[in-house]
Amino acid sequence: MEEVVFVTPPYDFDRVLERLSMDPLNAVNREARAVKIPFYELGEVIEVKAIGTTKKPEFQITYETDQDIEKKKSYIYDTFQWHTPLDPVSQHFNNTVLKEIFEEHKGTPLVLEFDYFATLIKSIIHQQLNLSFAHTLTERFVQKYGEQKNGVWFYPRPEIVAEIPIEELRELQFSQRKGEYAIGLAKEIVSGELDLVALSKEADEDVMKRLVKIRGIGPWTAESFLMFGLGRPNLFPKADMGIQNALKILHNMDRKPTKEEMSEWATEWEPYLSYASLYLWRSIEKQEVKK
DNA sequence: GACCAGGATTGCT
DNA sequence: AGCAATCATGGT
Repeated sequence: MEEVVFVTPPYDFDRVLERLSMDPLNAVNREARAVKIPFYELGEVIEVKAIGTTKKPEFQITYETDQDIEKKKSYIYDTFQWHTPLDPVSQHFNNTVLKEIFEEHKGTPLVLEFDYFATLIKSIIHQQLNLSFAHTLTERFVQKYGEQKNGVWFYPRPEIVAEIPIEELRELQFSQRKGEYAIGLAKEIVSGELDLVALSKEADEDVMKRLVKIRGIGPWTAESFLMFGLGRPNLFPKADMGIQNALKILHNMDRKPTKEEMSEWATEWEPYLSYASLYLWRSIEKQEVKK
């Protein structure tokens, strides 16, 4: 079943696809301006295809079945943040030092990860690694323990990850600790000790407090979950290298900014700190190799 | 060969 | 409370 939806402009889907294509596990087709998305709840694949422009965003959604259409539609709206008009966000930064960056990346939305558990696993794997090796490691992990359906990779469920022998992860070149973190997290979910769906309804601070208790999850990973897992709009990962480097370059400094300086600048960016962070990351992303 | 990656934990002052 | 060592490997 198919349907067409209209979104408030600006919304630059080609940039979204460019970004998604950095992760080899995503099923992106930039020629066709389409991406296939896993819907974990039903184990179904949904295709989203741009048929409009940044100024007139229009999409065709194709579902595998016509079961639970409203639920699936709401998942897609959420994932691509189609209910969040970007102009008001951008205007909030009009009189700030971020104005040019928001101009440059006009229409860039916050796109969410596809599943709560997968988000945390992915973040743990990415901790302290360069993006290219992190992607390699994630790819090995998902291809060994996950499932591919209709051309789309699904991360393994906690029940699977909880039972992985640590030696197998070491063979994939996980560090001992990364392996322990991933398996430990899965076990907490399987035992019912950690309920991510319940947690997703709580306030930022409470989510932080709960997640940081888990071994292997520190402030960076918890904030990342809030932003890219839950789509919370007002997070500012001050400890993040990328953010620090972006601010260093933006302010033409010869050192990284201090936490105090960052807090000071951030006050006028509220309540859209997540967008400030997102656009700062984009501002230092390398020009991508031509396909 | 050093040093850093979109960090977190552990053990030591 | 705050610091340094540790972790695996790839990129620069």
